[in-house]
Amino acid sequence: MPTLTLEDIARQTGVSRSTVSRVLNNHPSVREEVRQRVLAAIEASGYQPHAAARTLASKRSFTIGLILPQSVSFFFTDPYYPHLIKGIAQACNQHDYTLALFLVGTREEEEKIFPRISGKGFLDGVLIQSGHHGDQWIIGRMLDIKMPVVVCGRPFRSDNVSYIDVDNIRAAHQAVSHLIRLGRQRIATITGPFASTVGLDRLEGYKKALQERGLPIQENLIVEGDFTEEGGYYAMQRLLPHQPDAVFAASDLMALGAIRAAKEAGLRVPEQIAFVGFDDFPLASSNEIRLTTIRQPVVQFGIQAVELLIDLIEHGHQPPRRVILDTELIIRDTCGAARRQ
Amino acid sequence: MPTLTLEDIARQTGVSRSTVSRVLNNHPSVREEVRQRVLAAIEASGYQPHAAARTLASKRSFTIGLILPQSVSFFFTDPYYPHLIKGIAQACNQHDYTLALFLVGTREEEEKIFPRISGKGFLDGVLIQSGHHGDQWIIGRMLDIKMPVVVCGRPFRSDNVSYIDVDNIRAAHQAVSHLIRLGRQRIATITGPFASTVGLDRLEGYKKALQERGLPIQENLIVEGDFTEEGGYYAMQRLLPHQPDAVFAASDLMALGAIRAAKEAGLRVPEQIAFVGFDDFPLASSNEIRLTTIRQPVVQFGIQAVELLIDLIEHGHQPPRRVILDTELIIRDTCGAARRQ
DNA sequence: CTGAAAGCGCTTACAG
DNA sequence: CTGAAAGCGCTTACAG
Repeated sequence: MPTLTLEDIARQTGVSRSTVSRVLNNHPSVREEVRQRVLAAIEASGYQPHAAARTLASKRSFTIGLILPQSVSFFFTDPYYPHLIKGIAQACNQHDYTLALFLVGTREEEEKIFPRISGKGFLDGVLIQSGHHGDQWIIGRMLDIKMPVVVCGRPFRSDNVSYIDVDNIRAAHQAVSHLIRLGRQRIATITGPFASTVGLDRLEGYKKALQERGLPIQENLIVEGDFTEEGGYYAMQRLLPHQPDAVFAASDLMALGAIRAAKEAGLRVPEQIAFVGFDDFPLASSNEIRLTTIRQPVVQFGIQAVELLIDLIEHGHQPPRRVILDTELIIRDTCGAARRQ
Repeated sequence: MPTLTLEDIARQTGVSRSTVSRVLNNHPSVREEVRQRVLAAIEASGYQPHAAARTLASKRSFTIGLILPQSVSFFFTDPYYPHLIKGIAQACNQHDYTLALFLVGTREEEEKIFPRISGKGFLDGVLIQSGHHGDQWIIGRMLDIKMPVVVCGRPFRSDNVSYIDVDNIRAAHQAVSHLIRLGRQRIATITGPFASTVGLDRLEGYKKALQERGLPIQENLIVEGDFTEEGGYYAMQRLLPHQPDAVFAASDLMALGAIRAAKEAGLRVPEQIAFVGFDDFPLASSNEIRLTTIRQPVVQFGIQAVELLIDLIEHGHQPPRRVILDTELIIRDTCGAARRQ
């Protein structure tokens, strides 16, 4: 098949290139009969417009970038990422955008690929998975060059940038309130990294719930985790000496690790110690452990991130916008029933 | 910053556009002094060439696609994917290619995005994760349009297409031989899906090892799995009545699920039943269970897939090429020591 | 509703 | 080693 161009279709159909271009772009002002004729010729010939030529002429590539920055070492273990990517990919397919993926391991890599990301004629906009301190550089650069950007997860400096997030403070508050309501007194938390906004926000919700009910905030019941199963395990080992009767873990994976440590130490779940996780990925319920947890709509999160970005691309990205999604407490077996005080 | 073009740099430097283009593309025939001058101007101005214009003129986009077809439902649970993507992304960064990701959930989606994938002026080549029956359509189409393609995992119809794979037959053979050597007699296997070449190949290696040592192949010791933890768990439950004393699982995740089922049934690992997994992802060793397994070099797999593809793009993709990577048996704690016969 | 023409920002023979 | 020119395949005012 000799590579066809618009020109060929025009000639075949006896119209101008302009007209073919118009039907290609669904421009309304084309006589129906002509449109059909052109469409038929396109169909018959299998003609496909040249993407780069289109981009060059129209200044739109219909591709968006997803940047997963250096901080994303848990890319490998955290089910968050596949789900996020699923949502993003799905929305891209749906809206006829293409997704370019940038996985950046190191700062050097970040700087190396920056030209490709920021260069003209490639991306219409970018999604940046963030919430980590280290990601400010790339966010700042994107803003500098006025590329439409949506950050997934509240960034540290959030003024002037559009982002989407779940209401982490409220969600954590809800989880911990649940534990309090069940009569737990020494509620510990295994947090996300303090260098991330998720980590900080969920901790804040935890503190807020305790304070509201007049419970003390004890530093030795707060241990920083890293969103991995292993991290949860070790964090729990550090908590055990302080005898918590409940743990709010900032991710399901950490909750599972923590439960493993608790069981190893001979504790019965939920009788002696209760657990609430965060995420509600399948692993929370498919295991022998049926985890009480906070359900995050991660796929939906990805979808809405894309839709927000497309909106910014098509209708201007100033002023910055925010989308906050809700979460839901899913009660299963790791908290037990209410205790008497 | 007013959007700069090649023209601007040329004018600033007092040379022609051709020359600027040449230094941009590292063309050798430019006087060193001129090259430096142009480079300096580019640097100073922050000029970046327009990607689409480049592609249009040169017929090279320096972007490759990664297609994860419909069959990839375990995208969410199997650590294989993040590792693969990591390798691919790393190699792309290294070789200055961009990665476009196509996650296709359904056949309709597949057909919907096909034009974007196959369209001119977008991708230089394509990686297809495969090994599943359902993926033949997309592979066939890519071949039809003469797009350079590398399939990750041997496809069902492998004539005429380049692919990269690990030596699954040999690896499985090695795993099972190890079990035989330790004196196990009733060795079962939890396979991958029979609709996938990985599933079939690992099963073949299993059978081959048994035959070689004169052990019978018993259909009730062969259960089809689906590469998930849950799948391994249920497969094991089906195996238990037939009293295997060892299980070769076609993935670590399935091995873990199978071990869970065995323990629930009161069996001691490895005393009463031994397990070998496949993959050697961190979960194989970071758990309380230290799994004996086959190490697959998945990141390396991704890297080499990209490098093979780039080679095909730059030096022609006929005749088809093959890359087969080796695996390694990693002995940990789930097989125990040799038994006396 | 339609066409002629200019233009998007590069690369690449060709000639010198 | 360098430049003038053609061309890559579209889109988009502009004019009618």
